[in-house]
Amino acid sequence: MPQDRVIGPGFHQRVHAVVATVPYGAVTTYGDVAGYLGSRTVARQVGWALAALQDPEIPWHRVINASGRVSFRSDTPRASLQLERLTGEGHSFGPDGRLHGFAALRHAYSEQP
DNA sequence: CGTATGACTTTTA
DNA sequence: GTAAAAGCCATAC
Repeated sequence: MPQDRVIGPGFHQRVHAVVATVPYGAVTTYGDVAGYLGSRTVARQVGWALAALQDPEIPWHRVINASGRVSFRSDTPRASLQLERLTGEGHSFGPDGRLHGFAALRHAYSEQP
């Protein structure tokens, strides 16, 4: 079972920091976060890290997949929570669950090694 | 140390 | 536009 503590292994904290930098009203993708951390190949690990963190102070709901949709199934409580939070921030979703204006709302990270 | 899993992405059809 | 397969890497056991 996952251990507690916010400051676990390096990867978790890195994801934590990156997601925390996403401003209100903006969104990002796993690939973007992963790319910011170093390689886009770690996109899965980003999601894994968020799932393991479960930190209420982390705006994980602003992180969606490259398709502009929530990665969870439509009947999962997490998906409902994410959609609910995003909607609360003024976002809107299409009939397919796609975020409206996703490309424009996507947060652009700085070129930081 | 090897195997299994996963909140993904990209390419090809 | 969707569907299927391959790739990649961290964590768990």
